[in-house]
Amino acid sequence: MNNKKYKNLIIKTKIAFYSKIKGFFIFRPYGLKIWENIKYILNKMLIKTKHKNYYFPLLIPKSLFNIEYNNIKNFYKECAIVTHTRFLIKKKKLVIDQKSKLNEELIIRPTSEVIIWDTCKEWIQSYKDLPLLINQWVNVVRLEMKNKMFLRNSEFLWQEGHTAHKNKKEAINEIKKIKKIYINLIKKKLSIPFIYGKKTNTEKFSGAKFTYSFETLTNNGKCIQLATIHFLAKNFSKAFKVMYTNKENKKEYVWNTSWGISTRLIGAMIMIHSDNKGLIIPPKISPIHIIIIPIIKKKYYYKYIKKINKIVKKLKKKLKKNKIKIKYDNNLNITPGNKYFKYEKMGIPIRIVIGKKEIKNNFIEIYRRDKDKKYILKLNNKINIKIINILNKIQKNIYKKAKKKMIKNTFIINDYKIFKKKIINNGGFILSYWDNKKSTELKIKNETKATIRCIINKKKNGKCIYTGKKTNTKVVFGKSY
RNA sequence: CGGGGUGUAGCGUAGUCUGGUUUAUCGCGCCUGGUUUGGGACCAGGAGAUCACAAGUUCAAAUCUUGUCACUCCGACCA
Repeated sequence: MNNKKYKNLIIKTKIAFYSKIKGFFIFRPYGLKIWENIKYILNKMLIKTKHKNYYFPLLIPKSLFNIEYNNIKNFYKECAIVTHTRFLIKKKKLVIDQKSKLNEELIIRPTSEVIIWDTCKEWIQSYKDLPLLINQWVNVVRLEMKNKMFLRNSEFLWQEGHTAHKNKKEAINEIKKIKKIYINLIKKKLSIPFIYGKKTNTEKFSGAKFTYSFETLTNNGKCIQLATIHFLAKNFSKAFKVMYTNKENKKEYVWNTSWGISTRLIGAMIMIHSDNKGLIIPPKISPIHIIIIPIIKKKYYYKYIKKINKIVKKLKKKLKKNKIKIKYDNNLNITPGNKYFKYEKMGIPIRIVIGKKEIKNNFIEIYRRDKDKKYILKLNNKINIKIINILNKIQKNIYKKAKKKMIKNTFIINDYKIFKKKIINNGGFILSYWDNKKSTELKIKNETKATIRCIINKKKNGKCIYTGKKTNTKVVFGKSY
């Protein structure tokens, strides 16, 4: 899908809209509901693992960023900075009151590590206060040059988890836990296939000791980072003096992790699943699961409308228990065909059509968006089970289709000439070996624009794609979105 | 911030090169009334544009010149 198509689809299906400010977008109900569904699902999982939701302030004093240079290194070129508090009105126009200049500038959070650990150090005294499992659902601002709806917004909504642990082992366990949760969310709920691995030193979050990431591929062979998990080690606890007293009555620094997913997932979901007809939304996160469309000729209107309404009412009642959302579009001023196109574009997983034919034969016509095919279902007591089954099948099929595409665009290459050709012409994921040298990584980036998306394993031996040196580091290359 | 491109109704556009029958074209959408409804319905009527903004050239500017702004594509930055 090209950029124009992607953008048009988002605007036409009322997922989002432009705002007056470049890079800032408006979520419309349909788009926001998708985010809220993702949020609901993930939040539920995080409650089970005893993470607690917090809310830390939007504005962070500049000085806090100065404490941990490594943290701001990633963001200092893209900050929104608050410098004044007051306007004057001159000739009915607002003019900044220079007298209201703040002693210290405030930064709209690009991420919240510093304010969280600067605050939480006061809550951590004993080993009994650990682990501290913080999460927050907020917006962050990173003013970037180039924007793309959902994939690169200047303001985006996200979830940021920040945890403090007694020791390394506990922190590593936390990372494993979060990895499992993210896999569940991305694979099972969003139906997006991915590659998981460790970032190289050049690509990692600079405040972290290690960064792990989930990477996926779009139709046009470009990579999208879906989620990241950072092992911060003691970087932040040392900077902010977050310490606890252990059982032996000795002071120790805590071990930290941080991790997040953002509204970018929506962009990835759109990019990966959409087809010529429009969006395809996985049932687990779809705001509407079933759209019901009645078809009635005017002369038979009174004969059938009541029967159709009755069937709809029954279906709604039966499926309510399973949290299946049904929309009944009985606007008779719009022709059925028009509605088909509209809801197909919106990516609603199932469409049910009920008319004279269906009433007479006691069945319904059911359409699967993922397969673009119509089926007939008998109207009986088992209909709700059948529909739920179909929704589950759709969920799995969307993943299967996406995974097939990803595999088709994943190549194992050992020859740099072929590598170069492939990355420039096709893009995609390219599995190769790398000699662990920054200089090699940068040379490849300069020559092909491809970066190492992540390191996938360090077991088998091979030869570096660029230098030919022996190495055991197998990596995935790709071009970033 | 560097190099291209574009700005005409809610959206998409014609007209710009070569200034003048333009009361600014067409399609979609919107409003009113009616007829329709098994894959984007039809008929009739209607509303909606200081042609991005500003200045200049000219008898005359959507059209030419200059400036400003916005958007967009390609680079550098990036979840």
